Amino acid sequence: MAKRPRVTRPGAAKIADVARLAGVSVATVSRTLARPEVVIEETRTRVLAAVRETGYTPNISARNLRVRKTMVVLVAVPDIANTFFAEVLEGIDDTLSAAGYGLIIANLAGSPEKEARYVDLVCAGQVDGVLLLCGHVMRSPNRDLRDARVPLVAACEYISGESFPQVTIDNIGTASEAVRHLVELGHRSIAYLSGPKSNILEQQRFAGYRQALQGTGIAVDEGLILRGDFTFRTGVDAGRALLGLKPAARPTALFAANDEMAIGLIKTVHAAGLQVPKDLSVVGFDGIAYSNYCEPTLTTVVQPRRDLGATAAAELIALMTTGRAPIRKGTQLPAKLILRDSTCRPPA
Amino acid sequence: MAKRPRVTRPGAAKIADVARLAGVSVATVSRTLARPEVVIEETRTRVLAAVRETGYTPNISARNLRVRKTMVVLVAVPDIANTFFAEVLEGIDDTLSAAGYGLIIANLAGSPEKEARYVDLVCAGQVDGVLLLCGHVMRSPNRDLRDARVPLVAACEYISGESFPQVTIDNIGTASEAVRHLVELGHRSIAYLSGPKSNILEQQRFAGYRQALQGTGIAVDEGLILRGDFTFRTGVDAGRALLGLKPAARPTALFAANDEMAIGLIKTVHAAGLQVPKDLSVVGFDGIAYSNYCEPTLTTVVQPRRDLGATAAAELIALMTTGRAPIRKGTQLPAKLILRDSTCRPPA
DNA sequence: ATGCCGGATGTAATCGATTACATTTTCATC
DNA sequence: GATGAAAATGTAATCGATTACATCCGGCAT
Repeated sequence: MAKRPRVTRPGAAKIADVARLAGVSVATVSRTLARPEVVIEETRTRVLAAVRETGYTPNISARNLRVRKTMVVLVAVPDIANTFFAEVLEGIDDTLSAAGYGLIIANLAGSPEKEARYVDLVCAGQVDGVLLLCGHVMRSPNRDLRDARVPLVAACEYISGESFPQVTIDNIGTASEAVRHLVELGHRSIAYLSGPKSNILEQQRFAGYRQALQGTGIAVDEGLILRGDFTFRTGVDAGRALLGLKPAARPTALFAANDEMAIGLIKTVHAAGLQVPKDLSVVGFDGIAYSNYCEPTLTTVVQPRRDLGATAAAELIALMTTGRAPIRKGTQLPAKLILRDSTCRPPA
Repeated sequence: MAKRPRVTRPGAAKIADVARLAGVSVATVSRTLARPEVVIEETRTRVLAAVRETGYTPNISARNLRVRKTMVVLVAVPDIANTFFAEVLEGIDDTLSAAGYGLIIANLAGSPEKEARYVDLVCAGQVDGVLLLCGHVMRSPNRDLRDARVPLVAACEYISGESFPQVTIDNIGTASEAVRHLVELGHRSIAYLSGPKSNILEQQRFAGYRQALQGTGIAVDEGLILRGDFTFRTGVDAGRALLGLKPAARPTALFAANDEMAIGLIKTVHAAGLQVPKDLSVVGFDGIAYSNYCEPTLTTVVQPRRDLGATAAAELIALMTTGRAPIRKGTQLPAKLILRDSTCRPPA
């Protein structure tokens, strides 16, 4: 059998090859690429020609090793299959990739093992910054994201007691506005469909609900508070619970802590013959794409999803490049209540 | 002003520090971590203690530079906000991150600039492999993904004429099965709502539609072919077009090339007073989560989304680790027609 | 002519790991 | 106790870029 010949790696043109071909030193090549103005015209064209001819691209690992950067940021998402986050991700991706950063998406999916793996990744210096959409500072059994001296920015889900920049919307205010809309339509009996109690968004949206009622003197009725966990399925369950109430005790309107649950609930009560909005007005929260497809289309608080992502990404870039300097600690973007077909005046 | 003291970078414990503390050479430390069995018990515990004490984690850039690997794969998605791909991504993420790979998500979003940037990234050797969900081999003005000698695997959207592994479903067969279901219910006038003509999935699903009709002697009626581009909006438009037909010419059933369009169409015809499925049976394709939430729930071909992702990821891992050896060039996963509430016998 | 200045380029150290090869240690066997 | 093979460890080259510092050179003021 013939001796296997030492394979000359084909793709690999290194800086030394370019230097040799151009008849200059490696330093000159590097400078030509990094700061063209410090090298005279003639050398520059020679070097660039050599670069083209060899098809040279710098080895990023080597560069990273030298300059202690990775040009990668990690973004932690609770669940990538959730369309809300998908659109936030688009905004993040636009901004970050335009600035030359790569994106590692950490899909937490409720798995502590995954979370720990990603924490280790960050602590190992694999990334230049982290974007947290997950409502908490990621941890592993032995350590915490803060141990990695890496810039952090949170978005969408506020993380209380932290000093890094956060980009959110005014959940309390807009939730309150949504409920006020129902009150103004004339509703006096307004149910609330909650998220998981421990979730910060749930707490804020519920606070908005209470606040709106307070202003009008309507008491918060514990019997009108339905429990869910932000998923479609619990919306369906809540719909059944609502149908179980004696007709006299039934609310004429409902505010759901997010769209998915609202849609699940509507589907259920429809199947039982109750009409939305004629018999029951429903308001959601988030403004997911589907809220505009479902039947009836959903009155909801539309979050600026792309913008939330883009703004958070911009703050992170600022942090990463200027080293320090959080621009503002808490940025709030405007969210808007959009009136669609799921709300109307209560039956007379 | 006081001279700024040379800041001793805090996080950075390097292998030499560990070696010193443990009283061994750097080689031993490296070996202890990579192949513990070649180092004797006693040294090993000493080294591990030193690792713990210093909080050492290997610098990945340095390692990558040395071993010419990055442990990162790039996955190219047409549109990350599309829930179909989001779930495929979950499967990919599960498999890849369990094997220790990081994931860079290239959200093409129809932007050639972005695509070019990612091609350059890959050509620069930034990733160990690429997963293509985008139906074509990515290009930039000057080059093509094949120029980067990097393992490729395609999934979901078949790329014809290529020799790398591909993981898809049998689009023709299942589309045909879906239409056959309508025929078996007794429909004789079955419309087709298409995707963009140039798309391979569209071509295959349309082929399935024709094939099913051929078997039964029903002719393909050009007047019953509605054009769309896979988006909800064009589904709505197609619904209007359908309503514009004279009642006598209206089909009793429709097969849509994907779920989003089917749902848009149903919404439109409902608004006009047509009942689905009583007046019109509808079958979709993909089985997105929403197909089970909408009203009526959609009879559709459910693709094994997670599994498509996981399988493609596994093939890529095989390719990356064994160097060569495509296991099988074309893997087809089973997709299933799920009967729900949007189909029934035609009106008598 | 001399010296100095500054712009262009080159030399070589450096980033932090992996690993081929060299060296030392261990230990079974004669 | 000598011998050699195998096991454990150490030494130093290497991956491919960036960049501090050194060098060279031309021009200008004295």
